[in-house]
Amino acid sequence: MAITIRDVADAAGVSTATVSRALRGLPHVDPQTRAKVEKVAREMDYVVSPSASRLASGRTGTIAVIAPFIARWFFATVLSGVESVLQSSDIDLLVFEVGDPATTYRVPPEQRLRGRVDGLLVVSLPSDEAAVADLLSLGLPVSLIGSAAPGVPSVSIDDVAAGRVATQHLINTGHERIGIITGQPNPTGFTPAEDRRRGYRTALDEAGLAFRPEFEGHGYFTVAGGEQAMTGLLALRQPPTAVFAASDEMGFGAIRALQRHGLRPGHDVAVIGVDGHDLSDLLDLSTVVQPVRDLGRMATESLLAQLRMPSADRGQIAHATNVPTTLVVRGSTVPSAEMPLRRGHVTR
Amino acid sequence: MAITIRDVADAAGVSTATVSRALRGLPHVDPQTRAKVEKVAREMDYVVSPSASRLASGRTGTIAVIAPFIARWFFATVLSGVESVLQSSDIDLLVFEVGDPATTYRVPPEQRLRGRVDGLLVVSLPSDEAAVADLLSLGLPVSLIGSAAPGVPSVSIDDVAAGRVATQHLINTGHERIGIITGQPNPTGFTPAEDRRRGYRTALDEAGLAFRPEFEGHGYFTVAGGEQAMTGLLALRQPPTAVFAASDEMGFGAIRALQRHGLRPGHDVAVIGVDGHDLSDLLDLSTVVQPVRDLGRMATESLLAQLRMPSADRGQIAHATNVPTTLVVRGSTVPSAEMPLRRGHVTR
DNA sequence: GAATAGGGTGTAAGCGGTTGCTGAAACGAA
DNA sequence: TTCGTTTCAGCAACCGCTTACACCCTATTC
Repeated sequence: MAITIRDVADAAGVSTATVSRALRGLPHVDPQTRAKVEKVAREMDYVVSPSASRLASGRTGTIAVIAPFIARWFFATVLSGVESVLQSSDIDLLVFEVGDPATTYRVPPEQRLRGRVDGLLVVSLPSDEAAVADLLSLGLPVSLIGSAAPGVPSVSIDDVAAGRVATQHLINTGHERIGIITGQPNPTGFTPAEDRRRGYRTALDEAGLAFRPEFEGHGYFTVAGGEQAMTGLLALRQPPTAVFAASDEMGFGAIRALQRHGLRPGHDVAVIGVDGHDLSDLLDLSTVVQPVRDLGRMATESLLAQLRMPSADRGQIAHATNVPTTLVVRGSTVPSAEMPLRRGHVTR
Repeated sequence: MAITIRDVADAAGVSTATVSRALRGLPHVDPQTRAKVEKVAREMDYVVSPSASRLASGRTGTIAVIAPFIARWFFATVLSGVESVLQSSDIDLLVFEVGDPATTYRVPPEQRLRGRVDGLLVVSLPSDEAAVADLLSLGLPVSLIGSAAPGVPSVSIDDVAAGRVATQHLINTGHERIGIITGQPNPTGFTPAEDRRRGYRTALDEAGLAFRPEFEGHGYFTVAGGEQAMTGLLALRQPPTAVFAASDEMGFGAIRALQRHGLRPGHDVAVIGVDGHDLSDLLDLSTVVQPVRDLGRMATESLLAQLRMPSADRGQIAHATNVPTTLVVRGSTVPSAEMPLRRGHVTR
């Protein structure tokens, strides 16, 4: 059926071994021979059989991305960053969606991974000893995105700092009753959530403001969750005047809740998020921007670097990279003094 | 190193052939033997080597999703639908991002696909003869998502109808000067864009309204593009009083443009989109909702069905499935009569 | 000019499964 | 009892490529 290396070898008048070497750019091949083989292979439209190559070499030329969700902005954007690096590397990308870190998350059964990939990119690994252990037990090179674990290379922002900066911004703009919308009630989710919360508390402490448990809502990192949490906060006898949402999507939900209560974000209640979601500009949400696409890119490059080095040396680069964030201030915390003038004029 | 089928065979006292059959649930294996083999395999923590299995059987147990973008809502959501079906089927998912249909899009080089996958899921195939031909030339089962092509199974909405419904809604709410924000200037993009535009024109025709070229803007299916297009429309001497955006994201951009001009969506200019984006509710954007996740799910199921049937029969199911859409009316076309009362009260 | 060092190529043994074919039992039916 | 039929299992030939090793031949080196 399909052309095999044998066909190419015969047509070029060399052995299959030489074809293999020539086509993969290995040394010890006469330039003329190589040229000849390449020409013949091209003419015959030969493509190496991946299965055969993998079986013989033991390398799969594939990496997997493991993420709780695919459809949410953060994860989709990370994925896109990963893909952008892989485009130029003839490595295949396998995708596994594993569900909520706090509930359904589990490292996909070994069986789905073993022998199938050369390396793993894990997005938002749950802050759970067992998960880390599971992962490392596969003995594959790993690179973490958006979270960190001791002894594993990772790329993420400093989430404590992000929480601190966001909260500090609220403090700086005159707020004292500052709420927080975080993920799960108990700290069994994933690290960024806990760290951002810690940053929030640190900022409060530094400003001499007390942490008030009733000012903490749980938005489960969704828009709907954020809306509910904000609604809960607004039901307090004395609601907070500002809220730090641990993600932009929860911030969006908070804004929605304010709208439904006839309150104006920024004017009546300040809201700030974390992420730099595509639509945060649209919704005029202040936020601590993290370079999500770059997170994916950098982690992928780190993983590819690991794959290139002899496995013995891999322990060396268990490096946790922190990328910087940017505070972007918008109307949800500092409303423009006036409505802009009506520049357009439309009659019906 | 790893456990092989030979190890299992020896431990169970049978041949490798029997192990292979037993573990894959093939017939002609004594139940007792099968049980024994399964037990031994489990105890030894045996996992079939995918490469070896693929080489020997010729099946890869992998399908690929080919999409212009990964990070955008529509595509990410489709992908998630695909994954949800695959979870229960031990088939691997490969992802290829190919860029804008109108510009960079190309079916990934055969070489990246040949021998690597058993089937293809193509999202938003460009409306370009060559692309279709390229695809089919691989001779693999294919299922299209969000677009259709003759002779290829596909799952999508009726885009003409979607455009018609959206535009009709604007007409029904009293508008006569109705603009459109579509993708590319020339119709070399992908089919849904052209079809939605056709639906728009049909609705205008049916209502006896003239199509005005100056009422057409190009938003390239992005928020920023939509904003720019709307800005352009607002700069007309007599701007439209309503706009049909061919996607929610462009609709968001339109809303943004209105806000920047101090105009209120729904009150001053009506906007309606297509998609049912997660955040359209938040932004109070009327839209024609398509069940995006289901699109992915259904196409995947169709592809799996093709994979299960003998290749000879595959021609039979070149069926173009149309899934229904829902018009969801929100404030961007029919504003609530009054601002809701301020139900909450917040003091600073 | 012999010894040594490589470069260039071929041979062939895997890599770890799958599967067509053969054969031995077991089971009925005649 | 004998002769099909089935059932169950094993043999062994691949699947298509990679790579250790052997070999030959041309340069160097002394």
